[in-house]
Amino acid sequence: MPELPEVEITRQRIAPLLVGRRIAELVTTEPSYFFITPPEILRSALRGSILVGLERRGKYLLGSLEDGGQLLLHLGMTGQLFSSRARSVRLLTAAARSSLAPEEQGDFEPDRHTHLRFRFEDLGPEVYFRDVRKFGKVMLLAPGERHERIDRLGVDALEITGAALFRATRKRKTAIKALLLDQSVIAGVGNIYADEALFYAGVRPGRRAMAMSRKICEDIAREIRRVLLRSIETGGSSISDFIAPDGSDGRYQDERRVYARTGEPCHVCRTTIRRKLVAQRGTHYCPQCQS
DNA sequence: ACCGCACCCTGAGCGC
DNA sequence: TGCGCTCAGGGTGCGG
Repeated sequence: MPELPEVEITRQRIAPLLVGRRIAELVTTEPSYFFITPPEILRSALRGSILVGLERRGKYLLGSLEDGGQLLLHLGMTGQLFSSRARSVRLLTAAARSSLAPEEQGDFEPDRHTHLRFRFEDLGPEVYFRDVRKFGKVMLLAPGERHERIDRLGVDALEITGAALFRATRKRKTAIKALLLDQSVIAGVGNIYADEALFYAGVRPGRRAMAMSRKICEDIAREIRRVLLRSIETGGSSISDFIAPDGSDGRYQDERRVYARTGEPCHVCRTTIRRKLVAQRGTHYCPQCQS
């Protein structure tokens, strides 16, 4: 689900509910692939503590604790971090959706996919982390403890420059799209925004990275920054599961040029948008506009 | 060092 | 209704 814009929207809008409120209790599901730190450790460590800040690194969220420790969250493919006051059809299975009209929904009730439930001493709105596929992650870092994956992240995608991208593409035989998805090169780009940025830059996703000229790298870097900023402006992409923490949808999906538009006409030239596999990911492009 | 691939998990949507 | 298949915005670890 979430790439840089969705993670950033989540950070901005969940921070007021998560930061500065003393945690009374953390309710969790059973140990699973989702928990890097075992749930019982999380529960005892977070009871009575306060998050004093929440920042984003690529697609990771990092909460700071009073003692200098950090709470690391990753939304994976289907992670949702939201208020207990949120209501959205995206929080329901298809079966539940059909039996319940949106106007009939009450506030969200935690289900078996709700792996974290923050309850606060002020008894105000709770914060939930729900993740159907469990590709998301939660981990507690002790004060001073490093996390290898975070340390290895490349430049944040909002700050990628043509020069940096050009350097990264040298001697890389892999597809340019695969390079854009490599978080150790650029942190935050995922499948949607890689396809969208390459469309605007006029570059076929399967072309080899090392074949990109300096000028093309400038174009790609500029389009990555522009597309991500525009998506943040519009609240992110709600294509399948993403909702903002208040339950509202983003609107960037309405501005998509290629992603998941297979068989539809290109908005620029009317040529049919094609789909193929690049780097084992569904990849969408206009055969006329991109070369 | 780099590359492609299998795998982690659950659900939706399709054709039959 | 159900079965079997493909697909899904994430990342990791392995062998070649």
